[in-house]
Formats: sequence, structure tokens, C-alpha cells
Amino acid sequence: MTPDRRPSEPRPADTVAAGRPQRPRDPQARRRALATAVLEVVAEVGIGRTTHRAVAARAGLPLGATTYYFPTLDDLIAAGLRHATELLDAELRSWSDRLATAPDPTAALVQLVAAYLADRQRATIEYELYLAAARDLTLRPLAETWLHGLRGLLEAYVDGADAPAVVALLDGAMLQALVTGTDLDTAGLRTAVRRLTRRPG
Amino acid sequence: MTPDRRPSEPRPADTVAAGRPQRPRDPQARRRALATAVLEVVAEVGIGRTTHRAVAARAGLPLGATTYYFPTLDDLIAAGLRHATELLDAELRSWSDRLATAPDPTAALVQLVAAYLADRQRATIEYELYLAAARDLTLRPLAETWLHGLRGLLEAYVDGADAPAVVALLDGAMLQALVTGTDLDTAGLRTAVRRLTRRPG
DNA sequence: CTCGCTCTTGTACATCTGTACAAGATTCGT
DNA sequence: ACGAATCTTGTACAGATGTACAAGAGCGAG
Repeated sequence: MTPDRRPSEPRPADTVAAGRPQRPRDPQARRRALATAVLEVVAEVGIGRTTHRAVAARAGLPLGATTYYFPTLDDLIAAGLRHATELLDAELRSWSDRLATAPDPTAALVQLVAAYLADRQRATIEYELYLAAARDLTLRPLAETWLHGLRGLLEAYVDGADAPAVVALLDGAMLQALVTGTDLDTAGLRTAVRRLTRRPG
Repeated sequence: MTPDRRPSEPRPADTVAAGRPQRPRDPQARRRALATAVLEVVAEVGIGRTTHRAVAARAGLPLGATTYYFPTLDDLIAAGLRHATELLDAELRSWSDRLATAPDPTAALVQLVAAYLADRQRATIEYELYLAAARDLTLRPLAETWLHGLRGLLEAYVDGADAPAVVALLDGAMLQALVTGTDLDTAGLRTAVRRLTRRPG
């Protein structure tokens, strides 16, 4: 991963490449393209098998572009992570808007969860990154964005003390759906959420 | 991963190594040592970065031992997976015994979950494999062992229709504890489980 | 224009990886 | 005893990988 390298005196011009065609400059677009490509590669092969070359190929860019913008592989993956966090943030904001205008927030919430799972690939990436946070502290921000964001979202609708359990329930239900490849049991989930949020007599 | 290899005529004796000391033979022990080493390596670096050499080093065996018993890397990792499945099976059986004699099954269940999480490393591995099942069908058996095992376990104590929700809740709670590195909120989990299992009036 | 900066691309290379395999060591049936 | 099967270990090698870097292209300031 980070092999030792003995200091070598500057190599002589190894190769003289002839006049090269170049695509127009657009650093911002390249950064974005690389970040989203990271997520796609992670979705396919997992974080551990994500490589510079796979990302470059996926983004349709030469290998050198990856190391130019993200000097190290960790930087590259971190860029993907940052992008995922932004996507998640946006997702949570849209959930917030949706819930605010729903007549039955519980039903709407379960509906949102089901819709989220419809994009299997994206959900898989985010859960993979989420779980990887158990090992890699760099990934904690994503986990916290999700957990705290969802928890904060719920606190507008249910007793604050109940929110953690509801989040756990939803998280577990999503995890199971992903892992088994089955669809979410929306009806069951709705009644479970209602039970968790009904104030005890 | 599986590079093409042109058929090469048998290489001449590349090297002549002198008389080598050998450890006593014990194939079964080696298979076991390799399988558990796989799990340890997976816990540290994830499935994707698990290599023959890392496993061999962790098991204290020479590289050749890995390929002798498990010809391919997939075989090696599958062996770890099989081992994990057995561990999980045993764990579930022990839970079953424990619950059978508990005066308050709900409290006992939450206690078992907390105890399970005490071994962070092991829990992390199993959840990583669990989630990896979302991408890799080979890993489904582990996921199903856990899901169905736990669900079946619960059905002795709660209404069958409530079991899935309780499993989801517990799964989500464990995932969150792993991901955030915090301890389980056992009190909150107990009341949540009770709410999910209390028959509606 | 020309200098100097940023961006683009191709390529080099040390190291790691999966896997093959030869040469010994041990065990066991005969 | 002895030969075959099994196990152990070291080593080889082709390909993949992270990263460095040189050569060139585009572009703005003076």
C-alpha cells in the first residue's frame, strides 16, 4: 500500500512520446467524475478492491488523472466518501421536506425507506461505507451523518427518547433487505414503527 | 485475480534447497488454523484486502500451506466463511439454551446481544461478511444462518408475526453500536423490544 | 510574444499478488 | 525394507498495483 522507496536520483527521460491530443481542461468536472467513479467501483468490487486504474477506467480518464487530483489511493477513496456524504445529506433534506407535508408521517417514512432501497446499488455502497466505519475512523463522518441526520429528522415527529429505537429498526430492516435481496415488508414496518412510537399507557 | 497463464513446459529445478526442517504433520490443525486466520485478517483489513500471504503469516505457516489446502484465494476465504458460519451456529444454540432457562427472556436476549458485542472484532467480521452478502451470493448462507436462526429462536417467545421486526431492531442496534464504537443502550433496547412484542390492545 | 503556471497524458518501476511447482520429509501398506 | 501417497516448505514468475515523473498542451500576466 505504501511501499518504502529508496531515494533515486532523477531518472533520465525514459521515453519521448510524440505530440499528444488532449481533452479540454476542466478540473472541477474531473474531480467530480472521479468521485462518482469511486462510488461505482466500490459498489461493484468493494472498498478493498478499489484501485486507481479501475476508477480511472470507470471515469474514462487516464491513470495519471487520478494521482494528479488525489495523490494517494486513500485520498481518492476519501473523495468518494465525501461525495457519498453529500448525497446522503441531500437525501435526508429531501426526506425532511417530504415528511413535513405528509398527513401520515409514519407511512411516509416507511415509503421513503422503500424508495431509498429501490436503488440497490447506491444503498449497498452507502451501507458498505457505513459498516466500514467500524474499522476505519476516516469513515465515521458518513456514519454519523446518517445516524444523527435520521435521528434529528425523527425528533420532529416522535418523542426524542423513541427516535434511536426507530432508527435502529429502520437500519436493521434496510440491512436485511439488502443482505437477503428481498423487498422491504412495508406493512410490517409501519406497524412496528407505530408500536415503538406509541406512548405507553 | 485469475491471470491467464501460458502453458509452460516444466521448469527445470530452479533452486536446490538444502535439507529443510519440517513441523510435524497435522492437516486438520492446519486447515483450522488457516480458517481462523482468515477471519482475523478479514477483521483487520476487510475481505477485499485479504491475501494468501497475510493469512499464512497470521497462521504462522508458510505461504505454500495456504495453496496446498485451499488452491485458490476464493477457496481460502470460503473456508473462513464456513468457519464463521459454524461459530454463528454455535452462538445461536447457546443463546437458545440461555433463553430457555431465563425468567425474563427479553432482558436475557438484550443481555446476550450486549455480550456478543463485547467481542468487537468478531462482531465486526460477522457483520462485514453479513453485509458483503449483498454483493456476493456465496456469502448468503451466513446471512441466512443469522437471520433465520435468530428469527426461529425468537418464535418460541414472541408471536411469530413480531419476530422479524424484533430481529430488525436488534440487527440495527448492533450495527449502530459497531459503526459508532459506542456501547449498546441496553435499557432502551429492552423497552423497545417489549413494545414490539406486546400484543396490541 | 514569451514566460510561467496549471493541467493532461503516457510511461517507468519497485513491490505485492495469485498461483505453480520442485525438492525434501514423513507416514503407511505391503 | 521399500515404494507410493501425502504433507511441508521454499522459490519462481507473470501480471496487477501504488506512485513518481517527464514531456507536452493550454492559457493568462507582463
